[in-house]
Amino acid sequence: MQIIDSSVEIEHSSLDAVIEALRRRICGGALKPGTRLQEFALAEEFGVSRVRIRDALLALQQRGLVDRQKNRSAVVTRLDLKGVFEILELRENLEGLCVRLATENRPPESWQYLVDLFEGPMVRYAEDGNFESYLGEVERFRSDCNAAAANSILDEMLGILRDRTRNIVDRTTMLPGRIQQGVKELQLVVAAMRRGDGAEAERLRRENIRSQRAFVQRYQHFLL
Amino acid sequence: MQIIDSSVEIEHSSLDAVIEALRRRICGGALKPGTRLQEFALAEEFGVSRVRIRDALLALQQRGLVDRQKNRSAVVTRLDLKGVFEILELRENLEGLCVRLATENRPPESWQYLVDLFEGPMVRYAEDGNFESYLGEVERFRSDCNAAAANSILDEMLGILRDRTRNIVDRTTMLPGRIQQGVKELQLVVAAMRRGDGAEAERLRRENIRSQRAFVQRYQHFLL
DNA sequence: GTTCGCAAGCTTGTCAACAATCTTGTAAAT
DNA sequence: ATTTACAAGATTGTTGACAAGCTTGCGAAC
Repeated sequence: MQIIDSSVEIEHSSLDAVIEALRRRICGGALKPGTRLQEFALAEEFGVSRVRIRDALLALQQRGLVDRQKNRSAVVTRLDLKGVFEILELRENLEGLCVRLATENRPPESWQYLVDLFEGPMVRYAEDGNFESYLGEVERFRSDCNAAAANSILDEMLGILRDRTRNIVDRTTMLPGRIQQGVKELQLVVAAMRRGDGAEAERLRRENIRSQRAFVQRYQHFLL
Repeated sequence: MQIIDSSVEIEHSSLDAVIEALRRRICGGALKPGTRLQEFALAEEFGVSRVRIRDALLALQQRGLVDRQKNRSAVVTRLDLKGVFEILELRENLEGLCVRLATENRPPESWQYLVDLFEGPMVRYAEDGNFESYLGEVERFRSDCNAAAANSILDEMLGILRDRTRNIVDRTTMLPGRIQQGVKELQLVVAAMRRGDGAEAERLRRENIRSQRAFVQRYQHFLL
């Protein structure tokens, strides 16, 4: 499945555009872990010089999305279970922090739309198995929380962490029972936000991530 | 003050070495915020080609240590108070997580050396105003905790966060009363670790970071 | 005295060719 | 049949030169 729109790939300021295009392909699953990324081929495809591709690969390496060794093609990073768990352990903390800050920074009424979303449309998405819409709305929820939390470094860090595990974590949605449980857990989170109870929202969001981790552990052979 | 040893700067595998050398200069305070980093000058100084320097600057940009704009020299990132607070907010969470994981992963007896360190030598360093030794030992404390926590991503993230504020945070040590209070707070943290009480160690470590933040706020005009 | 415009020089951005290294395929030896 | 050695091809690493874009300083106009 491809959550991220990859129709528009290249624009004007080319380095950032190349980085973004490759990032989307990797996170969206179009490029699977272990895939070799050859500079010349990518340069031709994107219509840019090899230097751009090299710079982009260096940037992606810094973000942990590709591995590079001297004189060898860059490859899409392959995560093992321990790596995924390490990242989820951090995400548990930081996503929790994020919803708490968001709750504290905005009046409770401003979260009503999330309550409506998770009580109405999201339930239907879960019933119908409409994974794409579900994931899209979850993404909006996260993005709105990040904005409300008003901590740009936190935003950046969460972005890096989610990118690294996007492949795997998005696919947990399709596991039996996961989407229903996810909706239920997030309903509790947004309810706490709507009450203005930041501490409780944090606790519930952390529980939500732990629940995700349990699914990853249980279905690791399918996911990795 | 220069905490980090910068005597050995360049070795064989040059890109990483250049990145590391520049990182040390920036974090150690040798290059102050706002300083222009000109590619050709750095290339000559390090005896490498300009491409290396460009790659290194790109990597440092990804880590948030330098800002770059098209056709303009890279400059060492200048942090404002809000930026420092955002980073300290994350560090509060992650350093707390780090000591909790460390405590949970090792038998309590293994932390005895830290109790001894903070009850003995560190008290003397505080009394004598021996900032370098104090900061060096704190660094060892953090490094040992990271190793015991056994989460490489956490280690990496904390590294990035600390790098960005190293200049400023290290200098808080010299503020009146800060070093004594720091020793006192960390004594409580390591005592909790020695008791095997991870949750309490986490709480105390977070309190320690919050205390640091209070000093930054109070002396912001001196520090920024 | 101040401001604006212009030109020279400096700095970064880009490219193409070449060198160093790895990979793959073939063939010979065991 | 398997393994090893070697050569040809493919891929990444490096360099130097050139183009594009800022910066600075000078001088003229007001």
